[in-house]
Amino acid sequence: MGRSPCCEKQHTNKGAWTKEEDERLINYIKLHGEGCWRSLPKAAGLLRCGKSCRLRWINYLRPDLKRGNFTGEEDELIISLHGLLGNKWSLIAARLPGRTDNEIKNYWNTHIKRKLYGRGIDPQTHRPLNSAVASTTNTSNTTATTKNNTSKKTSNNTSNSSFQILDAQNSLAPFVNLPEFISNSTATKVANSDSSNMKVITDSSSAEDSNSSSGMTTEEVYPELSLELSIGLPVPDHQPQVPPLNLNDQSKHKSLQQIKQQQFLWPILTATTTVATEAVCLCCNLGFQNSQTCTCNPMKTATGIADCLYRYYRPERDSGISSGLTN
DNA sequence: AAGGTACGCAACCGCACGGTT
DNA sequence: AAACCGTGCGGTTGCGTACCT
Repeated sequence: MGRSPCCEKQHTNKGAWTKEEDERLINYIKLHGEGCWRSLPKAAGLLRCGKSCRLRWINYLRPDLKRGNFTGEEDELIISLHGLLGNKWSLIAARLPGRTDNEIKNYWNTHIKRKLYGRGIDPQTHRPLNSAVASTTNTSNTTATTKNNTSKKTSNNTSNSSFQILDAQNSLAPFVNLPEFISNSTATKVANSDSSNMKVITDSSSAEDSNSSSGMTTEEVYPELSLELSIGLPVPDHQPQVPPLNLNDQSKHKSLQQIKQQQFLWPILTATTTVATEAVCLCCNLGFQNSQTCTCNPMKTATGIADCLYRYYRPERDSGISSGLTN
């Protein structure tokens, strides 16, 4: 048995919103607040479905939205967060005040993808387009897209983008593997003892699969590897406190999974968004400082995160955590 | 000037998830 | 346990417009 439709479609308007509809929606939410989207249209006198009202409010009418072009800083932040999170637009948007997931998603598809291609970086994998590693480990997920086929009618199949350990010199991606509850697919870390040759095998075409016929697991094939999926970040004395896991805080319909994600991601996201007064290179802290992987040179880029993921922390700001993650 | 094409963005759709009945 | 509800998310589409020939 399927779900009942969210509204009676034959009685609802579709398409662009009129000024009058906008005003009705704004006035209603001003008076009654957000929520109960299903009943809102009727109560507000709108011939729209609740989802449409919610989307219009969140993406366009909300007063706290930032208008105008994305700044270069925002660009770099989006790129680095995408490297961490993949197409988790809502999580990315949570780190960019005033920006919506839809806006960021559109901006990614129309601007940043092109920008990364211009840098010779595959926007899906954050790897160099002509990377030999990419060609040997994962070609299925790398869609060579040109300006002519960037966004429209292109199924980019990115929801399964994996988190990878990459060569820091050639990538914007971080040195972390996120657990499976964040990515829909597993990222099997394949790093040998010489971290300069760190590789990662991703997706279903990974070593796990290629070895499955022989009945061997990746651990058996690469016994020297640690398959621990998460890497604990170095903890400075003034480590910002992870916002408490408040299981009662589901008033905004935040799922337990989302809260768990936020808990896990907190140090990582903090690392990518705080302005540096102190920089700790993750490579160094992970013991890679003597390898080519570590290109440690804090502040070498505008954001300090383009060449290597540094853990930036600003005590005066981060000691009293207040973030979109905690809303 | 006109027609075709590409682009950008707002909006829609289907699905997943957690909660409730 | 199953059905249903409410909401949020990511992918996709449609349309207005800028650009090109």
